[in-house]
Amino acid sequence: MSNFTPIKQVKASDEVFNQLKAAIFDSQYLAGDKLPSERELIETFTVSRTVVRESIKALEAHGLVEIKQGATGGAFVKQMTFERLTTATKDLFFLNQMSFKEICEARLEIEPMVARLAAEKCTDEFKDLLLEACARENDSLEYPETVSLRSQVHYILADMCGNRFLTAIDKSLIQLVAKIAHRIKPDTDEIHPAGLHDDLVQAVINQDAVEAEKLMHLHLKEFLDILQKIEADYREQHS
Amino acid sequence: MSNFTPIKQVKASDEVFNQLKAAIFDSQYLAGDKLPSERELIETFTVSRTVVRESIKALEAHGLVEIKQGATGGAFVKQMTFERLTTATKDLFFLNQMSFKEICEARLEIEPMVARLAAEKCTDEFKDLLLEACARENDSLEYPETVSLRSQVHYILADMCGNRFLTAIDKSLIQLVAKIAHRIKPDTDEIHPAGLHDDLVQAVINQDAVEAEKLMHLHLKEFLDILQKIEADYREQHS
DNA sequence: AAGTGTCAAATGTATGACATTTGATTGGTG
DNA sequence: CACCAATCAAATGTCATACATTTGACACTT
Repeated sequence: MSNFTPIKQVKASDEVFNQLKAAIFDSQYLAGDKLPSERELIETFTVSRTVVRESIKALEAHGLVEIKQGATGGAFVKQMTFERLTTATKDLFFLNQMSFKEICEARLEIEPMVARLAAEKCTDEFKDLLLEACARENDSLEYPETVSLRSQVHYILADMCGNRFLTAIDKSLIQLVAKIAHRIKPDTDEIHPAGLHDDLVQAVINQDAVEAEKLMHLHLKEFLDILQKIEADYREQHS
Repeated sequence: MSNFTPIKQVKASDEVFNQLKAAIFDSQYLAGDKLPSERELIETFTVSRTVVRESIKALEAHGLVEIKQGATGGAFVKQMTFERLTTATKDLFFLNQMSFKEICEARLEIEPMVARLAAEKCTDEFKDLLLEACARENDSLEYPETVSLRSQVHYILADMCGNRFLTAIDKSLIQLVAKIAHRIKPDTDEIHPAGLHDDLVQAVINQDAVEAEKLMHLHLKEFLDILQKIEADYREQHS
């Protein structure tokens, strides 16, 4: 019985990509640092420029670096954000791997939970932010602004929950719902008039976690049900 | 007041990437389909091969296509999976944008919720799967297999919850915790002996959603608390 | 029927040239 | 001295060509 193992012919560009990624993960390059220029990498890895460029391009696609042109340009390590979770979620939806119903259901589960956590961790600064956001829900009556104003409270609560993973997926869901709604362009005042968050925010400020969770669930159930009906009608008309 | 708008000098490779991506999103190419060969794309877009290759490479990095070499090779549209959510989560952790504590907290919130949903939607086939997984938790006593066996129930419940988004993020968290634990190589039987899921599974099978949620929370709290202590010790020793 | 060799189509890599972008330097001008 | 413009240089972006490698398909042999 021989101990031969299959030969895996790794592509040079993958190898370079992996080594650079490992270096970044290993903190040899921190956020903001510049990777060596293409010229230098060619010499370091003794590969062609084609390979180096493809590797760096892959790093960029993975959101690990940002490429800037010009004399002081190069590949700069990005502060890793939660953006990738959001884009991945969006892609899944637009490739029909996830239904609008599922997104709404998920949000209906996640966001009340987030509201509860937010209530538990409510600080004075956040109280001010929430009240201000509530007060401003009617600051504009023009279309895209209304949506932004009426969703502020949701984003603030997401930030308040104290867990960056939950913050990220919550924001992803909020943003995706908004994006889908945007295609339909419903009357914002009809489906989501101002003032809808007042009691919810009050509960959070009172640090009444149970009540906050309950009110968020109620609010979302109503809002998402309406939106889902509108979306279903819209799809029917456009098929 | 002129209506001039800023010129955005888009890179050719980005433009090609966007057009191809749009075509995939638009279902002009379905999963399994082959994109045109590099040669053809060069003619279609009238750009150099460099540009075409970088674009396709970017599509690959985004998980949208898979590139195969050889005579029948090319860029094949991938069945979009939830893998990207998982890798994004992993990257966030390994780039220190998310602590182990946060991952555990998130899991402690998400998974009981998933267990509740699973209980509500429990079908006969899933009952069999769960019971079988429970029965097999002691099938092996060798290290990597024990972990796999003891986590089966969690994966099955994730699949049962009926919401692909929740399934995906739950599995991501389970997998990440496993991966982190793997670095420490704790004694599986000590931190997670067999049979720990028996009453939880029973609750799910009885479709007792409230009980399932409660038991999952209890189970995870205990398990993750221990693991976090071990992990903290491990980090202290290795710093 | 099974294995072997050859071919062709596709991607992978190397190289060299030129284009473009963009901050930094320089130098002139008020 | 301050400011503006021209120039420069370093880096990425693109093009073109040649060759290497991979891999399934096909024909050919045994």
